[in-house]
Amino acid sequence: MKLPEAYYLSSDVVAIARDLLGKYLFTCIDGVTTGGYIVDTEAYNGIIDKASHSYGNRITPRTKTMFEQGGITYVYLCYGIHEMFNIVTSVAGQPHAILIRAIVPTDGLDVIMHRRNMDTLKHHITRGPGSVAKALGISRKINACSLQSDTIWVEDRGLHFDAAEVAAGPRIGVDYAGDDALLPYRFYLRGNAFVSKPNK
DNA sequence: TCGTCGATCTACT
DNA sequence: GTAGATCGACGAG
Repeated sequence: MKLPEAYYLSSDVVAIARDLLGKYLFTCIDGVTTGGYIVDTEAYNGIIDKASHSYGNRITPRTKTMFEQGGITYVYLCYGIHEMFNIVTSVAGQPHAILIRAIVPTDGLDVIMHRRNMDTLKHHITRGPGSVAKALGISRKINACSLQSDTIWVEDRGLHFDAAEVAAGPRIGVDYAGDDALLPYRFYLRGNAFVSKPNK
């Protein structure tokens, strides 16, 4: 059921970002399992991508996780507040990553609502990368964690969307990246209520 | 060492 | 619609 390590080793990070739509992401934190299926992703294409932290081969204590072999997590803090969850792909030395922007929650809904301080399931509960991480209990403690572990993993449950349901567009919040901000590296389900920002 | 800015979200007006 | 939260990385000095 878990996607095998080989799935993450491809050098085509954009293709993996597209393929991850409909895959199920789970975490098991403190013995509680929560998860759902992915409906919004963004690809970050290594050292030539101005929007990526690893642009220009920049290696810091924060970004070194991205330079490891694919199939692990990359979790970092943004705006001092939000934890962002990424999946690292490709081989060691090639810092590709995929940001998970939104999921449709399916498992552990009561725990997810509690983590998000909500008493009903509103659509924005897992909309946006900061919200996804918080809903699933993801923090920097599970940075560089293997996706073959029993803490966090991705499953294929046979859910599939055809081309008409999937949209591609420019990534969100990367205006500083110049031309690279225009690349169609974001993939999402057209019109899905859990998808953030423009979702048409 | 300091100041600026970021792969953002929420609460309030 | 927009201000505020709040910390790590980076460039200037």
